[in-house]
Amino acid sequence: MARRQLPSLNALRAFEAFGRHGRMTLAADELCVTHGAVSRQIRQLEEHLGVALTEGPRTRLRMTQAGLRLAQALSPAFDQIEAAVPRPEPVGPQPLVVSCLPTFAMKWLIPRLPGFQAAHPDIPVRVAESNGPFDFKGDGVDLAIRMRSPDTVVTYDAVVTPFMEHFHGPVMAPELAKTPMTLEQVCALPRLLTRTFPESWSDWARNLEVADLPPPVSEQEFDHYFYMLEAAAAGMGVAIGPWAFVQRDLASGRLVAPLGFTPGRAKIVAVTPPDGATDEAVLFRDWLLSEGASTPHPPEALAPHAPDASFAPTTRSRAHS
Amino acid sequence: MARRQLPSLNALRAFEAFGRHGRMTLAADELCVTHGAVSRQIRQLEEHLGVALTEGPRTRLRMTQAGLRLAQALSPAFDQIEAAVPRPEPVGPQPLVVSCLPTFAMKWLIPRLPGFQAAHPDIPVRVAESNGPFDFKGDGVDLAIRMRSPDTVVTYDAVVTPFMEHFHGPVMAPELAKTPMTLEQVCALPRLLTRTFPESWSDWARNLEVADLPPPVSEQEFDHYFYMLEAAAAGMGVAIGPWAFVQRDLASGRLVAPLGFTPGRAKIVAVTPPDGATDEAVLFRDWLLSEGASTPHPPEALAPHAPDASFAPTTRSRAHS
DNA sequence: GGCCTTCTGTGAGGTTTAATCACATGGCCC
DNA sequence: GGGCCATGTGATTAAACCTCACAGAAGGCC
Repeated sequence: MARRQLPSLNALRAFEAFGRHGRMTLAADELCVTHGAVSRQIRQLEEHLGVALTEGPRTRLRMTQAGLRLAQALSPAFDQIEAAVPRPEPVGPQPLVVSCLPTFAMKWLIPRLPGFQAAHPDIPVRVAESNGPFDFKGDGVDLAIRMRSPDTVVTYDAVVTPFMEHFHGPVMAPELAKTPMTLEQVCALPRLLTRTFPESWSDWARNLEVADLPPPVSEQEFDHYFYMLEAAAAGMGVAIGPWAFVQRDLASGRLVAPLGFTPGRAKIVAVTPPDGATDEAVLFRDWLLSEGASTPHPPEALAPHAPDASFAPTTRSRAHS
Repeated sequence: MARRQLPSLNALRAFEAFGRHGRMTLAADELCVTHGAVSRQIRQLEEHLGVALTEGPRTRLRMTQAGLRLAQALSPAFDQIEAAVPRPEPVGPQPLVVSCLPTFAMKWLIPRLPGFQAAHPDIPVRVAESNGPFDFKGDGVDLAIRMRSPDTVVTYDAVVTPFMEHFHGPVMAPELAKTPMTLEQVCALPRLLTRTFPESWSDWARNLEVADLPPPVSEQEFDHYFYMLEAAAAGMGVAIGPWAFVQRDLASGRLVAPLGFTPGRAKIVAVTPPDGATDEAVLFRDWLLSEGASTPHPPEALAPHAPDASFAPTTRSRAHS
């Protein structure tokens, strides 16, 4: 009597990685296999289920709605498995633990990490992906990277160091866009949100001349930035995409940004413990500052809008407890 | 850059099945493979992790604490995956959907299901395992099986049909038991609970002469009956085990019940919608009633309650060891 | 004690599954 | 239209996995 009748778990894992990355090549990279292997796995999975999970031309593949739904459900399940597996005690120096938003890790941090490791080969780094709160002591986090808008209510005591501005703007599938496109036309489309940063639309609207955005025709919320962006690529609506996250999709044409990008009021910040960071964490924070400064800006952002940017180095924020 | 570095997912699945069943043979059965395959997978997993997941002689294998922790974390993850996978539209008659506690399904319902299907070959049955609330309309549940104690507060409108008494009593690993064993000695051991039926201890105590149990030295709560029972088998404490669930473990000697079993105040009930059950659900309920009536009772329960009677797998207990 | 039952461990061998490599295909962009 | 980029695919190779059959170990039974 078979209680569980599941498709190949490896195929599901391959599809989940594809879902996060949006491209088979990147998923293959993550899984340390060739793109062909991922292609076969996903194909086999679709056949097994009898459901199309991907669609579109193969140079610009997108997930179907069924695929997006599946991938979104698989991600936390695999996260849970990963967290459950006991890891062998690490030998050698204790790694520097950096807590980070999953999408920021995938699209910004991990690609740059080799640079840090080249500069500091003696400091191993472990990236712990997490959306939620972190605990310096309990989880052993040495430094956390988060988005923080100026009006975020601070509920913890910590040293907060903004290290990068971010630029964001409405992004969507090319099919939905017009050229040129007005603000009204953008607002007439369904809006996509992330649970981790739901204020993105209002944050973005603050930089516009208009006072308030019209209410959206519809809204859909996602657990992760990357799934929101995949939904946008699939033509499900418009998302406010941080430029750093969508840069590659813009270059390849999977997404377009007809209104360009403006500086977000939120900053990307490094958070270290109130009672002093470790030496390694300080080095890492310094590296983040220099990487943040050298991350290129989107072309549009250089032009008209003048940010009232107060880009202070390090401020100390305290809170009543 | 490998983001996820996991052991073989198939090995994890095999171990999870072993965790639920407590025996490799049964896990192999569920996975439709031979016991040798499961044995290899688990061995390979232990080697990969460098952690012992099982211990004890091979005729009486138990999980280690690390194994129990892992299995408990894996089960919901695989449940989530299973729920996420889109199932092909069933062709033919719509199956009768029976919502059921996972352990009850594993240990009682599924082994008897072939009997129902032999009697009604035209009624396909799908068992949906769930601890929580169910929704006749939303989840398409036709009939639910639950435990219900007389003082359960009824928060829904439904037809409730008790179809089986249950007998329960403290069970533990043979190493913890004494022969004979007093109530005091049992109460001096750590107590194990299930989240789904935390009142089991007080429910059981109601049948005793004594008014109240002494407070436990320690308590540990589990999400599922089967993990609680595995913890009991591993010697972690004493659980109140429904006789139907532990029958096989008693026979094989993995567990012993030194105080025997008494009728539980809670009954096992079938729940059908308030506005009339389907014909198939009525047939199924009738079948449950007859199966419930013919399910044998534990030997001691037939006799007038004798609290210091000892129940061992066979008539004799271990006199000399 | 000696026999029997039950369950897991394992060697050898076969089958299925999945990966690689190299190349084909099809959009898109300039 | 040619170059570029990502995916699809055929053939081959490699690995993973399963089965079968038997061995070993523990405990019950008489």
